[in-house]
Amino acid sequence: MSDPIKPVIVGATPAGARPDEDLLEGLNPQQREAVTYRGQALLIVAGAGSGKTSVLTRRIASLLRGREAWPSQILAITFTNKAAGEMRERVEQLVGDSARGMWISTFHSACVRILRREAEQFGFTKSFTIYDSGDSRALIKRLVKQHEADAYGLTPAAVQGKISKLKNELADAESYARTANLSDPAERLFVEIFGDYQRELQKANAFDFDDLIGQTVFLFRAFPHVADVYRRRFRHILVDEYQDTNHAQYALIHELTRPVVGAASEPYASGGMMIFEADQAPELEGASLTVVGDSDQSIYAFRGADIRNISEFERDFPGAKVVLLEQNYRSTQNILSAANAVIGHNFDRKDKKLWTDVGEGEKIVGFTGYSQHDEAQFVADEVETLRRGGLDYSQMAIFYRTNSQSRALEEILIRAAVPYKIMGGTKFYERAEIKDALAYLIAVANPADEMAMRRIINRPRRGIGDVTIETIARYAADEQITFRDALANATSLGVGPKIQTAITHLDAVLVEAAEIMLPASGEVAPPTSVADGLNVLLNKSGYRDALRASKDAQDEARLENLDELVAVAREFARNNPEGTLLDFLTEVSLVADADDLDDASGSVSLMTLHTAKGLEYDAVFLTGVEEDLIPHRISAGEPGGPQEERRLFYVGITRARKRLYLSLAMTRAQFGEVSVAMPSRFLQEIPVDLMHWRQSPGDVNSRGGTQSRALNARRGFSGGSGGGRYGDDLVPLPRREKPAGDLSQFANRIPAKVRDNGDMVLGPGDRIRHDDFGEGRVDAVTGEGAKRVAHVRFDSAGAKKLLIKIAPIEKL
DNA sequence: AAGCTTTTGATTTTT
DNA sequence: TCAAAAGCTT
Repeated sequence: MSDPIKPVIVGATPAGARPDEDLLEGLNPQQREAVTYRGQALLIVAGAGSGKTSVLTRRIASLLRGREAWPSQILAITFTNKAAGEMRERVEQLVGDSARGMWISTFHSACVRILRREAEQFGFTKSFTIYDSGDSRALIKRLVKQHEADAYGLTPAAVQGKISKLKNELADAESYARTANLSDPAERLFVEIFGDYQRELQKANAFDFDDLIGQTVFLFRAFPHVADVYRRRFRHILVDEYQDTNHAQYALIHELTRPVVGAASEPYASGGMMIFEADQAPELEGASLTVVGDSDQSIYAFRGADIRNISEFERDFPGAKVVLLEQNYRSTQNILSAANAVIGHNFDRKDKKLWTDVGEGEKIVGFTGYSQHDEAQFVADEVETLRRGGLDYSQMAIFYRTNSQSRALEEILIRAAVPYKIMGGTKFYERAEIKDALAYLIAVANPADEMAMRRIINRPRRGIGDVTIETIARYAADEQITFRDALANATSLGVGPKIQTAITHLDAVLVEAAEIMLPASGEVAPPTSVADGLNVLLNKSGYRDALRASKDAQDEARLENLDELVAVAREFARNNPEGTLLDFLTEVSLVADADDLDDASGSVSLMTLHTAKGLEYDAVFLTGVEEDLIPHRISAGEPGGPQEERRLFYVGITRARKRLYLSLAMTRAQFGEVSVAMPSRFLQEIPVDLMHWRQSPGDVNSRGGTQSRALNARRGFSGGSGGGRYGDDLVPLPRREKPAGDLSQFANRIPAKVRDNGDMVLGPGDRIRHDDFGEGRVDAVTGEGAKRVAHVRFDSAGAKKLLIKIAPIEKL
């Protein structure tokens, strides 16, 4: 490598000894190659569980230890903050403090860092705010209404989706207009809305998530001397989960890895654009690029990820080296064989076979329930069995395709007193009260952001409705001032005295908070200023008072959430003593839920298959393995849909280390209707001998299913002859057109409503009757208050744990 | 402007 | 089913 800035360190490693010998310890030959290869471009095709994070972190460490790069010359990009945090931690373990100077971050936060520095180059200020999808939807909704576009079938959601898609392709309103069919009035309207949306963002000094990437690319292309600054700085770029990159992200990487042309030794010298002769030799060759990915795990095409970025890497970067990691260090061979078999049904992919040397392991367990509750009961029972066998709850996970499936699982888990935690789900920062509080902060940090102002102007209720808001907006437009500044002239707005007072008061509160959080230039705000300012805003605006006065029980929780946010601000100040209000807002906008993962200790994790990517568990329950669920019904119509669903299923399977359970239900209540479900086609793609069906779809079908599982729970092993051989002959699929009369037999045995046994007293020796499990004897009672759990040995259904308060039981 | 009732319609998700 | 959004009333 002709790296001109290669540092030479006195007293470096003695000649001959490899400085990175320990970094290669325990690595297989392919992994070693991935760590040590040096060249312009390297693609690491890393199958599931093949130790890619280890390879990536060691590669970085090896670059640093070999003095091939300064920390500041390394840019490592991941998709989530969690992944970035983990990577930083692991690099730190290898190289210590020097990890600090590196940029290890997500695409989005890397772009924010760049944009904050360069925003003034193109009409934004450093204090720009970031619109999340909710913010942009609100804005688009307003624009759709303004243009009366719903008459043409342009819903806010559709417009938002289309704009996002276009931005991921680096298109803007003008370039799209050139290709669009403008004789279609809906198209014309869309182009107008797109244009307006962009103008509104600019006016609000804001970027949406897609802009963070797209505008950075724009910046680099429009101002080559700016791009050169970053090209000089980042000499080694590493991208994780490359199969999930969209076109804009791809373009960003491309821009950053371009050679630096010309003699611009003073990058900002001329300010304008510099034209160079084409034949000029590059002053500095492009940065080295390492990407890691697995096209079989690409499950985000629906949000713009372009699988071609990885499949055509070698074409995009000629001379690229490709390293294939196929040895799996996570799962048993049975699990891997199932995964290989399933993914093998996808055509148009490079063949790749995961293998392991840990042995076959347990068979994959299959189970078919009569209803989703029945299925859930199986999962809960099995979780308990594993727990009794010594497996910690935190080593088990339950996956499902759609969030709505979690409900039935939760109901049963609560009853069975199994501690669980839902990953993903509603996010803290998406709660209304948190968004309100943040809008107050934004109103202070970026007064140009009208969205934030509109959000808070009537929260708490100040009697300001649409009419008044439009009056203010019109006044601001007439006077050529911002919405925020218009508030200072409440008397000139021509609104009622009551409203005038309210507006003046809000203005005063914002001013007071600004004095706390935004000190005069030259001064530095004390670290606590954000938390203090936030408290001022929440208290003096009357926001907290309104919640306290409310009789809605949820509002108490909202107050607690606000306290939590203040605590987050304090914590932020502790970790970033120099952190400003803007830094805090950036972190909060870009960081989803900080440490969801660590909280899961001692509980079973529930999550969607998408959320499961990148995680691993000893025991995995993949539930709802039914047609129309996985593959999801809607995916059938989309190009590449079924294949992506198969990859999703593959991702789910490969999360399991030792035990994998595939379960489904014969009937599923969806949208209030009970419908018959068919086993997923993916089940048939798993070789029969890898699976052991506790209850196969055939069993359930032949029996007609009037019994709830609870009554025949001990029947268990259906093996031997007959129904248990699902897969030999093609599955006896239940017919969809089954008469509705039959369905009632499957109706949920478990009522959706939670019953309350009040303070029923139970003790060891008591006999009880359970709606589903029949009679049994209490062995012991543990826990306290509402969480008392009875350990019951049922006469026919075996041992169960029951939450006394809500279990459908009576004392005999 | 705010509170009520009716209607609608419903993957997957990180930033 | 069930929550959110739209529509309607006061």
